[in-house]
Amino acid sequence: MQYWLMKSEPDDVSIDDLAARNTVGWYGVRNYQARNFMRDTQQVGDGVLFYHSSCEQPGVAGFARVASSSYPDPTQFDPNSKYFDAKATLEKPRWMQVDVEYVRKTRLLSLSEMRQYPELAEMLVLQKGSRLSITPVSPAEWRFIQDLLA
DNA sequence: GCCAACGTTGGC
DNA sequence: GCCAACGTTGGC
Repeated sequence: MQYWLMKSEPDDVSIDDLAARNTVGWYGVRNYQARNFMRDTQQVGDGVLFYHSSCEQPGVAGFARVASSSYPDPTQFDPNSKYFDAKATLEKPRWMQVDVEYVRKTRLLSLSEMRQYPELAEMLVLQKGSRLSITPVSPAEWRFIQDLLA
């Protein structure tokens, strides 16, 4: 059982979209490190901080959980998708995704607020130059944020 | 829109 | 295998 922070652009899938749909496939990851986390490390039941990125108010918007093991991201096979990958085949898919299930919407814990807590200073998402869309969260960080957003 | 930081590509 | 060029991310 581990904890994660997963970035989503709310224009694409917001916490409200997740709440409405209950479960979404985490399509569109095109970074090997993030893919490997989904493929090799994430397990059903893992806790997820649902993070809004590339938007007016970046920050944690709610809680979710990993709801499936990994399987091929269908957008890699779709020539009409912006995530299409000509080098991916059905036999040898390149990109994987997991399903993510809604747990709870919270107030927005903004990036700027997160930076104010020494308890969160080591979070990977706060490190300079960090762009990875899926990052592990320590149990202590998870507990701290859960208490903050209780 | 800017741009720092980082990842990927491809020529050699 | 190196590394310059290029593309992407994502906060501001």
